[in-house]
Amino acid sequence: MAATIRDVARASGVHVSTVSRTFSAPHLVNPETRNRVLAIAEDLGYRPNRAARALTTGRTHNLGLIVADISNPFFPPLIKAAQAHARLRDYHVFVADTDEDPQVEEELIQTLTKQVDGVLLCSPRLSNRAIEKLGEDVPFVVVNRRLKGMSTVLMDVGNGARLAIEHLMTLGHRRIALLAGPAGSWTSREMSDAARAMDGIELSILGPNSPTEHGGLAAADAVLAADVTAVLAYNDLMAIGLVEGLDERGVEVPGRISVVGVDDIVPGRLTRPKLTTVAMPTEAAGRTAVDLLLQLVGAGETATPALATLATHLIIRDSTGPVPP
Amino acid sequence: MAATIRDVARASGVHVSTVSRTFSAPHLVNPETRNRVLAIAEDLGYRPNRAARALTTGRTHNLGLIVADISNPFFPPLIKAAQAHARLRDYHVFVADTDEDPQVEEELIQTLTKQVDGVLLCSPRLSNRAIEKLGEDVPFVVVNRRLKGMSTVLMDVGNGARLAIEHLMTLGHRRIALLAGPAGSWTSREMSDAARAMDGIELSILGPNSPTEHGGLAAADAVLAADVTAVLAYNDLMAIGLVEGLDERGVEVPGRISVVGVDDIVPGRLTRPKLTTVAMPTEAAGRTAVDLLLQLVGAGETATPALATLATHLIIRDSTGPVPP
DNA sequence: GGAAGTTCTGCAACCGGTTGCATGAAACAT
DNA sequence: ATGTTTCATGCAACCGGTTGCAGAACTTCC
Repeated sequence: MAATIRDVARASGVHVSTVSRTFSAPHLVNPETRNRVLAIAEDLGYRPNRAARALTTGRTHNLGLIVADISNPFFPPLIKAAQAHARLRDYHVFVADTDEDPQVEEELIQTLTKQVDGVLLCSPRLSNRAIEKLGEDVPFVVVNRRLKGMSTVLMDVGNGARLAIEHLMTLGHRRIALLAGPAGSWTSREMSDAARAMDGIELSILGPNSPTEHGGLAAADAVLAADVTAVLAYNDLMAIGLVEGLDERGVEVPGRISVVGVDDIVPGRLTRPKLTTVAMPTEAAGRTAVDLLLQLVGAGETATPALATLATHLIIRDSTGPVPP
Repeated sequence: MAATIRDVARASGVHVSTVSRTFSAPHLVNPETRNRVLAIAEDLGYRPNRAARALTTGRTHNLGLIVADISNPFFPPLIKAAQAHARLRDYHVFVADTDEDPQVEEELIQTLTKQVDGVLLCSPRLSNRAIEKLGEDVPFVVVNRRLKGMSTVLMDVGNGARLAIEHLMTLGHRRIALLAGPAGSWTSREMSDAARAMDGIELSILGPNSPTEHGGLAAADAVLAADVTAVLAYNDLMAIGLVEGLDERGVEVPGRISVVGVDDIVPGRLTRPKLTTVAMPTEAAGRTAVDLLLQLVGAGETATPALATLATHLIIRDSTGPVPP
């Protein structure tokens, strides 16, 4: 069995409270005693039990990270960054996948609540009301969704869409389609709002569509029917699917139609043509979310929700080119 | 503040122990009392505190999952499956990324130990000795590494390599290259052992190589110099890189050279040509690992390590074709 | 009608820490 | 020499549960 604080106390002839303080408030104990205790603790392989500590302090030093789908290539970099960032601050993180199911999401949050100091919700599927309700029990930071009264991390896809369209305009494109995402998506709405606000282009909005490779593939005919020279897709998976669909129909990318995606997921760098895309700051989002969350945790009841908007940028690769003559 | 067991006890006029039993040993309490307690608990929004429970029972109902790199596309499906499987058994899982650093790995295991009932180590970078040492403190299951005396989940890449080569032979290929992975890799060794044991082919082993897209790209010249008609790569990333490198040199895949990868990661399904590959049962590995781990946890000290070997299979797509005339 | 079981509930100690308060000793001020 | 601080440590209650033991109430059996 692992050594406990009492084993250390016995072995070093001091009271358990002294051992406790040696670890959690070292300045309160005589350097001499402290060193002796530390030496013996080291010797016994003692490590404080975080769960036990949490019981009295109310701080578990754990975070929860809830995502809709771990294997969606968009999330792993975020998870990785969040986890690494948390570790530097001496926090461990529970990662849970809801499988896009709001019910699972809710249950997960509820069972996790007691074990964590805060929860990171990425692209939640739960209703606003449900989230607000759950937010009473545990601090939240929401990523990729606007929620009043909650700390939020957003990625500026509106500006990303603008950058993409400007890039297309520079290449001479004027008739541009926006391949929209799922109906309720905040991201999708941001993109179309931004696109609609741009002057000098003729915009067709196609969709809603399923945000998958298949969704893009299925939209190929609609794109052709729209008679455009360039397409901005809701995400890279759709863009990849679209390129594939166009290819099947003998339409060259970017020869006849230019395609821009959003996300900058790994596969986009590996397909041919390599995808021009709006890069989402996923790592930064993970780190920022952890920062906001710990800030919230530290502030206790007095916490004020913060909003972080992170910049996106355009990565120009090979799926965009000059408008054909 | 969230309701505790004492709040429920007070509100329902019974002793805390009765409330406790209502949740952890329902058959010991009178159905009438039980229902009353349950109703009041529900009313108060009471949920047992797992950390507190762990203190007395010694079971945290948490698992640790340690991987070298979350954003390596190979891992997310495994993480997802493991997490989902664990959830069904009422376990939460800490996910930690070591960034390929053995030191971080060790530290992570040590700090996690007290908070989990067991740890899943995926493709560990730690020395065998270190792992065995740490294994004294907490049950382990190791994925993708052979370790005596420890529960292990392996994927049968040897047979995968055989299947791939047989497929190539059916297509008429005889001069085949194996693009090896990193020097110390168990997987790489399994593959080359299997390939060497096959009759009727002329095998060139090229490498070791970095197991990345870049590693594959950089190997293009070596492949051409080897004068082969087909290549089996250590993993999909390398295969994709190789296809790219060959393309740059005007060599058609599969027209002049066929390429087979290993892993079946998402990008391989999206590149063109779509990659023929040996699918690794990553989801099954995640589930199996959790099963073995919980088995170990349940057995306590008397646990006997188990070894699971999972079958791989070949997925034929577009990067392999008949040997050119 | 009393002994022997059952079934249910309460009591209290315990898990591994933390922390407010009390105490004793040493250091300083007067 | 005395009073006042400061410093280091011990004491004991507490965090939110679990569990062995004991006893009360109720059955069952002879």
